[in-house]
Amino acid sequence: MGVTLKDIAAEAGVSLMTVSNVVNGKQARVSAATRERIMRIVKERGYVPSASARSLAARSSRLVGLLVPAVGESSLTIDPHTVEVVGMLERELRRLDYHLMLRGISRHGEITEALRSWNLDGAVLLGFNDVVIDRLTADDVGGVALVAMDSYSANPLALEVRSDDFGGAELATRHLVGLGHRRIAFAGPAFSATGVVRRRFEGYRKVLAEHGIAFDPDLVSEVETTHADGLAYGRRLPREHPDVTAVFTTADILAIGLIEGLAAAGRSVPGDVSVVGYDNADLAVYVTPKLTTVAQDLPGKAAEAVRLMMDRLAGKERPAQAVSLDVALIERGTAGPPPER
Amino acid sequence: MGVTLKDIAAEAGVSLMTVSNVVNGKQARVSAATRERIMRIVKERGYVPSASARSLAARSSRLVGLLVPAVGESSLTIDPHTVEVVGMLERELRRLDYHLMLRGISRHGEITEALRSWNLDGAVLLGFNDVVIDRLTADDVGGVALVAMDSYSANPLALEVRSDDFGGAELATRHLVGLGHRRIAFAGPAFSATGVVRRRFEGYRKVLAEHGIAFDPDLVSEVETTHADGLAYGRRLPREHPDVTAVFTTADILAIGLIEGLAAAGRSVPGDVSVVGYDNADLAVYVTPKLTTVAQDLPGKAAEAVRLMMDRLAGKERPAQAVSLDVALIERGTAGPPPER
DNA sequence: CATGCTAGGTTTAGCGCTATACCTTGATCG
DNA sequence: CGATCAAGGTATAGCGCTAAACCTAGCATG
Repeated sequence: MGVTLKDIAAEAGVSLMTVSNVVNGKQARVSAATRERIMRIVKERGYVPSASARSLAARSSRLVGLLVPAVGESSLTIDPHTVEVVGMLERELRRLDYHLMLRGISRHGEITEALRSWNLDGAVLLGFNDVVIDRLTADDVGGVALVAMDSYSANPLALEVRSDDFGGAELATRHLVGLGHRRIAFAGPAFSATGVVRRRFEGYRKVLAEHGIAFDPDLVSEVETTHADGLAYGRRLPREHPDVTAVFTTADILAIGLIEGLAAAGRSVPGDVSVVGYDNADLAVYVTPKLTTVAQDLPGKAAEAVRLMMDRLAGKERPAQAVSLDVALIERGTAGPPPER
Repeated sequence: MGVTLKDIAAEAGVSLMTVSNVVNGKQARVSAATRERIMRIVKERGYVPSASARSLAARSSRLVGLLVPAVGESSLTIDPHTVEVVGMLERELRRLDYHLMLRGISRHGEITEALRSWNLDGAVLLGFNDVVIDRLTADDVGGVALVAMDSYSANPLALEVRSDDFGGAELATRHLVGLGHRRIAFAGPAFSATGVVRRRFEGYRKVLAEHGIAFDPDLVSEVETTHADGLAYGRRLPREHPDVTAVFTTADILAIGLIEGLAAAGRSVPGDVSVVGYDNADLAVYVTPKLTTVAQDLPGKAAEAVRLMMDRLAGKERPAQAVSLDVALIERGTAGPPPER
C-alpha cells in the first residue's frame, strides 16, 4: 500500500541501500547529485519509513515508554502536575525524533513485557513506588535507558529525576517558623510509598530542630493526596490539636481540602491556621485565599529526564545517575503569622 | 538477546508456525497436548512476542495513536478533563491488548506521517479544530480507524464522539431562566475553532427563544478557555453590562476566572450574578462557592471512542458514524435567583 | 608499475514474525 | 475399496528495513 524504499530505489535507478543511506542522512556514501535526486523522489512520492521495519532491522525503535501505575482494572490517574511533565516530555522527545508510548502497568512483569515487546529504547517511570523500581533487574531492562521520576531508589539501573524534596520542605517549614509558628503539623501520605514524602518529612524535622522546636510525632498525620482526605483531616485537626497554628502538606490538593475542612470546623486560613501546599498546581491560584506553596521546576524535570536518557543511550561513560532540581517557595495568601493569644 | 519463536520451536521440537499458532490462540491447528507443552516452555523461557515483527508481518500493529495538537515548539497542553479521557482510553485499549502512542501534531502532514510510519490501526484525535479533520483524505487515512473527540466535522472518514453540547447548553440556560434570570450572557471561545461552542451557543439561544427572551448579541462574548481570560471578562462585565444577572460559560476554568473577576469588580456570586460552568472539572468543588456546572460522561466518551474504533476495525457493515453522550446539570452554589431590584 | 586509497556505490544476509499453500495420517462413507 | 475429509501439523515466501561486507573505477604515491 504505502511507498517503500524499494519503490524509490526503482524510480531513482539506484540500489535500495543508497536510498536508505540518503533517507538516514549517511552523508559519506552518496554523491550530492544522487542525494538530491533521491530526496526529490522521496518528497514527490510521499515516502514515510516504516517504524516497525526499522525497529526490527536496527534493533532500536526510537520509542520511549511512559509507564504509569494502573491499579487493577482502574484507569490511570495522572495527577495534574504530572500531566504537564508528560506534555513536556513528549515535546522534548519529538524534537529528537523519538516517540512516546503510554502504558499502564498493573503487574510488575508488565514493565518487562512492555520494554521487550516494543523493543523500547528507553522508558520513563512515573509515579511508581520505590520498591517497584528496586525490583527491576538487569535481566528486565537490559539495554533500555530507564528514568524514574520522583523516586529515591537504591537501584543503579534506574536514572532518577526529582525535585529537591528535602530543600522544599525546609523552605516551607522555615517560612512558617519565620512567621512565628511553633506548633507546626505535617500532613502527607505514608512514607512507604515513596521516598519523596520521607525526604520532605526530614526537611521539616530538620528545620524544627534548627530552631529548637521539639518534634512532636502526634503532629505528623498520614493523609492521602486527595481533596477528600485533606478535608477529613481539616475537620478533625482543630479538635485533636487545638494548639496547632500551621500545617505543612505534601500536596496542593490535600492543602485545599484541608482548608475547606478547617473552615467547616470554624477555623480560618490564614487567620487561625496557616497552610503551605506543595507543587504549585494551577488550582493553587483558583482558590481563595490563593495557596502558599512550594513550586517545582516542571519543565526542568522533563528536560533532565530526556537528557539523562539520551546520555545513557549514547553510552556516555559516567552519566549522572540522579538529578535533583531546585524548588522555590511561592508566597501567597495561606500562610501568615499565628493568631495572638 | 530476547527469546524468539524459533528458540521455543527448537526446544519444543515443533515447527515455528506451530508455536506461532499456539501463541496467537489459533485453536484449530494444534492438539491440546502440544499446545500445553508449548505454553509451558513459553512461560518458562519468558517469551515475549516482538511487536515490530508482528506489525511488519501482519500489517497490523495493535497500536492506536493519540494525536494531540502541539502548537509550534510548545508542549502539548492537555486540559484536565481531557486527561481523564486519556487515562480511560488507555485502560480500555489495554484490555483489548492494544497500545497507545502519544503524539503531538504541529503540521497537518504529521498526522499522515504518524499513521503510516507506525502502521497504526487506529487513532484518536483529541482537541483538533474541525477543519483539520475535514482536511483528512482517504489517501491519508486509508484503513486506519479514526475517531475524533468533540468535533463536528463533515468528514465521513472520521468517527466522532462528543457530548450533547446543544442539550447541555439547554440544561444550563433553562436552569438560569427557571431561576428568574432574563439578562443571561454567553461566554466562550470563538466558534471557528470547534463546532462544540457553536452547538452550545445554539442551545442557549433556543432556550431564550422558548421563553420569549430577546436575544442580545452584545451579551455574547468571545473569551478563551483560560482562567486569565475569564478573570478579565469578569472585571469588565459589570461595567459593560450592569443589567446582566447570569452568565453561561463553556468551561469551568473560565467560570472560575469569571467569578474572581466579578469579585474584583465588587459583584458576588451568586448574590449579584449567577454563573454556570461546563465540564464538571475536579476543581469545580475546590472553589468557594462550589461551581454549578454541566457534567459530561467522561468514562462513556472513552468507552464509546474505543467501541466505535473496534467496530470499524472489525469491518462492521454500518457502524455508527457519530455518538453523542448525555450530559447532566450539577447544581451547586454559583447559580441562584437574580437579585431583588 | 604494483599498491593503496577513496568516493560512490551494490550485494548479501538477516531482524522476528505471519499468511498461505502444502503435506501426512487415519477415519468415514457411499 | 477408492474417494473424501478433517486433524495436526510443516515449508516457503515474504513484510520493509539496516548492518556489514564487498565491488569498481579513478587517482595519487613511492
